Amino acid sequence: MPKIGMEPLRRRALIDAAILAIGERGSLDVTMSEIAGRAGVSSALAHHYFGGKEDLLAATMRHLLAELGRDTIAALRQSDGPRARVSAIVATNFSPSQFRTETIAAWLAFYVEAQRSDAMRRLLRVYARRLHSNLMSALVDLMPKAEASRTAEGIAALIDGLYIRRALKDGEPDARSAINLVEDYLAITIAGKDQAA
Amino acid sequence: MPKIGMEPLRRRALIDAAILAIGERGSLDVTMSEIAGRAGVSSALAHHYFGGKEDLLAATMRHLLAELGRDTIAALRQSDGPRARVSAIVATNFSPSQFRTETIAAWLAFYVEAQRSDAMRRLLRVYARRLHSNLMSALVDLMPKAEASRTAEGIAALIDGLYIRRALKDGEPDARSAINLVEDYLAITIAGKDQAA
Amino acid sequence: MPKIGMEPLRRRALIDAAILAIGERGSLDVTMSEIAGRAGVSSALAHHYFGGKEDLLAATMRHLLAELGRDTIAALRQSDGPRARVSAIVATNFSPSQFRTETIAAWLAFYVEAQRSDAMRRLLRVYARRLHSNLMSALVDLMPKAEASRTAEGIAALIDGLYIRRALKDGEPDARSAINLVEDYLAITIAGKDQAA
Amino acid sequence: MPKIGMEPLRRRALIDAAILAIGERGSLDVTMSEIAGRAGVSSALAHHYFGGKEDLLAATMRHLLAELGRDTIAALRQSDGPRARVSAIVATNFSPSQFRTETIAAWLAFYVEAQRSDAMRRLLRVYARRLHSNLMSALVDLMPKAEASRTAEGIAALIDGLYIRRALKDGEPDARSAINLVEDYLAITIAGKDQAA
DNA sequence: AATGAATGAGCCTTCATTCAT
DNA sequence: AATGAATGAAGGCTCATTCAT
Repeated sequence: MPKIGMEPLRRRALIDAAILAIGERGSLDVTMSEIAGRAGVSSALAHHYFGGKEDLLAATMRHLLAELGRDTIAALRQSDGPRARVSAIVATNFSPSQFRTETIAAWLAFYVEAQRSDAMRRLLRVYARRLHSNLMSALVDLMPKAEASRTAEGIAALIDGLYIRRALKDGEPDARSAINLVEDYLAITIAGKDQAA
Repeated sequence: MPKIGMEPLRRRALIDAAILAIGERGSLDVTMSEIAGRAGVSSALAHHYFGGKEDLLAATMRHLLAELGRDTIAALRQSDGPRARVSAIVATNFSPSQFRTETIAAWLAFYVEAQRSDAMRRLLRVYARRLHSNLMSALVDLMPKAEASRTAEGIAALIDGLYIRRALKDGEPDARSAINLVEDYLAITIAGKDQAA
Repeated sequence: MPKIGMEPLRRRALIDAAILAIGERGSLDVTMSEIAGRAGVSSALAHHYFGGKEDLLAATMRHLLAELGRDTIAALRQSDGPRARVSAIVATNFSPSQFRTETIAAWLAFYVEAQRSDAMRRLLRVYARRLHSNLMSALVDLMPKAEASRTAEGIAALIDGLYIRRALKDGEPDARSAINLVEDYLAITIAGKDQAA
Repeated sequence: MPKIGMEPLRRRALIDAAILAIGERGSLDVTMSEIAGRAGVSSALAHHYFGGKEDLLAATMRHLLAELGRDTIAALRQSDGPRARVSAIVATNFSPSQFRTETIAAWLAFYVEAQRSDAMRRLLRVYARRLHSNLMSALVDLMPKAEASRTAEGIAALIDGLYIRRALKDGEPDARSAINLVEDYLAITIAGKDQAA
């Protein structure tokens, strides 16, 4: 019996395998064969579905981005008020499904790859812009636009910085303290404004 | 032409070439031949002096670390008072000799490599610890120790975050606004403490 | 052309090519490319099927050993009585399929390699033990056990000695006189015992 | 002060180092640098004195041959009668200065090399001829010439065979039992002739 | 839909050898 | 007499990619 509709399953399996492989190796320097092997298929099939390594990696990055996007939207939906929405965004970035050893490793690997590959850079810029605009849409209700923009920039830098610094550490990622750090930053920023006023 | 005492010159030239190559490619995925070529020697000589690619890269990372260390020490010497010393540390990390496109790219590439290589991880941890202790030695004069530690953590995360985010951007790095962001964080943190007091 | 089930064919072709190449060069110092080329495939394929040079060489040695083993068993089957069986063993070692220029050269090359490689040494020891036990099982019917053991040792040394000395000569190997030498040794040994009795 | 007359010292040191290195590695596959290093000089000097690797190896082989030759002559001088002279020749080949792990290994390595290099083959043939003629000059007094020739051939094969088989074994070489084996061969050969007569 | 077969290109590494001093 | 400096050439190995089935 001819297997029909395997394509989406295979694509997904390959992407998952790629994330896992990249996460474990901590680098994009994984072979197509290894990824395919983990997905239980031949490397030829990976080429068949994605065209090439570059494309598979791009699809993987897109997948990671999409997941973060979905998580963020879901979190925002359950949040009331600008302050809560900022917290939701932050929390999402450090949620158990994002702030995991492999995901962090993969994320960083893609960041570095972005320095080489235009396609990757474009993808990561989408993420950066989205994060910024999400933060802004909440922060503008809490402070003047110019301040909001700089605060958004600071939060984004903190998030990325906490991710990258995580790479030096052993053991499980500590989302709690990471979130606290960002929340503190946010709190004193808002407090500082109030005080000035 | 002198035919003796070439070793230090060659080592230096090769390390410089490595930084350049890594910086341009934005990844450690550069060939020994390319590095050697840039240094004006054969790849065999690079192996002769460093033993292998791994070792050359480690030496390169060490060089970067040492440079940053020297710059930091120099900056600290010219600074009076704890507040100024924190600023000096921050400024050094974004000084023209550090916050350059290639250096940033190399730095990130090494960070990612640290996820794989124990040797690299060890080196970067040295840097992280040094930064932390430098910051602490100044911050403890400005706030309680616990606060100081968290602030140091925040500053470090901001620095690394600004570095990594820089990788997504085109054009020349904007040290000014990066420094401002960190200084602001510092200012409101200190202000917050004062206000609470 | 069949595109499946190539593996055994290729393995065999590569092993044959290895024997030929080693035999001609008279040393294991042959390149994977040369072996692969003789087998009509790329060196990458040789690596694909064998993993590496070391493994290909080990497989080749194993092949040589297995062939000799098969020949010996076949010869023993057609032999009646202990005396005839010893002769069969000796004859097999100098049979046209074994005592050929390339095979001799390969054999010696492996012997030398055994001084370095544990894997090779283990393989050659298997051969040595097998030869000894084959000889013993016949010789014990012709003389006391202690004598038999020393005679087996002598025959084995003669065989190997005739092989190695063959390497110094030009022209075709002369199996006839080699066999005669060993047979003579055997004859006078047995005669000596009889006489003593 | 200009060092004068260093040449013979250096040559000797290099040859000794070569024997040692080859013996340990069990193969001619040693680098010029290693040999030179063991001799306490630069590899450039080794080239200066010998011209190239090939030449150094040939000189080393020649040295081994010369040593064996001297030992044999000395042993023959102290021997009375044809029977004793044969024994002296055999004993020399298994004397402590010849039948040592490294020397055996080197010897075999050269044998294999002889399959490739004409120069080596020529050298080893000299040794073979000399051994044969030494044996003959004694054996002709013990048996008819034709018998003597075959016996010499047998002894030579046994010696080489015992050397090569030694390569498979661990621990110290057992000269005693090797000599016994050859002496036995000789004894029964002579006895056989007498008996037939 | 899927894969075994196969390869070209490229990289790291080693090493004998040369040369200027 | 002796060496540090330097390289060309070559080999083992890996891997993305293609193709016929």
